[in-house]
Amino acid sequence: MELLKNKAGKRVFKKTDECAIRNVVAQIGDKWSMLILFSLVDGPDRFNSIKSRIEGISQRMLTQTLRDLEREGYINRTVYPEVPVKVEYKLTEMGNELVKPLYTLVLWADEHHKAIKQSRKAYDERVQ
Amino acid sequence: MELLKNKAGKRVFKKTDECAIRNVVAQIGDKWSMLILFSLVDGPDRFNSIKSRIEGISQRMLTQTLRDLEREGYINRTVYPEVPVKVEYKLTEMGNELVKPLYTLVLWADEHHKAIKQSRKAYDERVQ
DNA sequence: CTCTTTAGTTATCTAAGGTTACCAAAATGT
DNA sequence: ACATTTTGGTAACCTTAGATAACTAAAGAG
Repeated sequence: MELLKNKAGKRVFKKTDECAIRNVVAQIGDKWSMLILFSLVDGPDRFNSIKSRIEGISQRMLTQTLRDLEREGYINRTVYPEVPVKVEYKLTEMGNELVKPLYTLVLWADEHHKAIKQSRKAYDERVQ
Repeated sequence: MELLKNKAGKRVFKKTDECAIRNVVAQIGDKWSMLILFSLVDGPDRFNSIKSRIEGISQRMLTQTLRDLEREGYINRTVYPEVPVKVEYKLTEMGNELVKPLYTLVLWADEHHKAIKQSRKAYDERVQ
């Protein structure tokens, strides 16, 4: 993985879909994917319930991102033919696995949040 | 962290900048940030060298993303007044720390790459 | 006196991301 | 009878992130 190197022995990152980093970014680097995944860690949930729990998400983006996550294999979609219809989304086995490394990342971000804010402030003052 | 819950006891994700997940995505969810960070893990490097190692990145996006990463505090920028001028970028202490959880994520993505591809194929056949 | 290399900036264009408004179907309220 | 609510969407539009390409400066090489 990522072992391609140039003459100087430095890593090279090709466009190919074999580049794991580009895959990660393409799959969960968008604005909503991670939020939706984390909204399902405590159990399955319905469309409108997810929507109400993720502040600022539009119906369109929720639909679209749920489709994408389903396509990748991170969530399952089940329709219950009640009235009104009920659609339940839940993490797959793989989705549950994915959330683990994501969670360590989120914890890291939370711990370093203050330091990052300070860095931004210092940069803005330095650069004016 | 992320402990806000609604009446049903489910997590709620507010727009506020205190939401760690939104911060992670905003900081490194763009197309180039992770690639640049990983291009510096084996040591500092210069602008054009980084550019040549990250296939497809334009000068504009490299400049812009390097500035952003510097502002967040993940990399340092050093100008050597040689001729022609040499500009070196290196990970900060915090940048090095950030790469660790990112790396476990990238490893995960690499391991599950085949399963994801299969899931996509199955989805596309199912939905046509 | 043009060419190269360095590390950018500026201007413009387009594709992806996102907002707003609208849809159907059936129960419930008045 | 008729509007309202709740469900999970879709269609048309707009906005911004990212791509493309041309331009800059500064000094040495030919």
